Amino acid sequence: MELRHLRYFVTIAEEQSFRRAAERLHVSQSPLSRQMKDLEQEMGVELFEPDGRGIKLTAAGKVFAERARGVLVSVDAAVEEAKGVAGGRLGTAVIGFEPGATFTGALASLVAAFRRRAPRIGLQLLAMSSTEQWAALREGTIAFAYGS
Amino acid sequence: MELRHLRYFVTIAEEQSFRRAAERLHVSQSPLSRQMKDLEQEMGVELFEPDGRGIKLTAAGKVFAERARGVLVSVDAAVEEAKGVAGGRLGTAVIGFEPGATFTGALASLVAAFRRRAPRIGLQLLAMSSTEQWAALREGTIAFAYGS
DNA sequence: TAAAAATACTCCATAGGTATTTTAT
DNA sequence: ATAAAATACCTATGGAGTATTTTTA
Repeated sequence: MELRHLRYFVTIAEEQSFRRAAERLHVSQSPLSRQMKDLEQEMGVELFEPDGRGIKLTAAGKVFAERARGVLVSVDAAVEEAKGVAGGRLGTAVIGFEPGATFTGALASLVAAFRRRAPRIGLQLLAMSSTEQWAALREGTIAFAYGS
Repeated sequence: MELRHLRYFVTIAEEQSFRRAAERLHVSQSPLSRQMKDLEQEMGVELFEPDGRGIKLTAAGKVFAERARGVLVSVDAAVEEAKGVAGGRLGTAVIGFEPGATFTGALASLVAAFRRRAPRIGLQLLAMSSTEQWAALREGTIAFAYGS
């Protein structure tokens, strides 16, 4: 089973018609028949039944259509989320910081400002010495270092 | 994008290696490289980065792996649910019943017994006359009729 | 008879295989 | 020198198109 099967199936379910679905999908009607036959065979479930001169969904077809639509939405959401992380608009930034009263006070206001500017970026603070910070920066364990 | 891309990607993410994933998937390593390249290009997101003589996931790759695994689980669940409905182990049965004190009392205990025997089948009761029941049965609006 | 889906067939795009090259230890 | 992924090239499976046949109002 591939996403193509689900995309085709959802469109046919929405249109209640192979012919109209074929138009919307910019493919001819024949491959739709074939793919749906393959899908039904692989699932071992009848999704369509004849209705007049067209078709309609079986009970199983109806629930599968809902779930399939959900899957397609999840795929889109997954891609958007990955894009967000890649583009730095989403995710978590790990900051290594050197403990110390003066430093920590100033850091707190920096963190607050960052939260305002980038509310969708989580922040994680790790206490470490400035020498550890250099190593952590090199390894990629932390994205920012705050210290002397 | 097809489920194949997600299946391959999830396996590579789990194995942290194209070679080992290829073994598990019973395909050679070359198509995996190609498919992942295609996937990254289509998404416009780098999912892998070189790590020593192998590869590792980028931050975007990590979140996408989680989501992709979720998608694959959803697909399986959708199929199982459709099978359940098709096999009559899941779903909703609509019953047309003729109102009337004696009937309804006996119906209530039938419903209770059915609930015990088939707890995953929902029941919906529609009040209608016995003549309406015949029509509804023929149309498939109801699965059972209870009346005189 | 008309309108929709199923079927038969043909074609070609691309998934997958083999062999080789590149990269890093 | 070795181990892993990327690349080049080839093959063949199967997705999509056209034409035709069923099916049913």
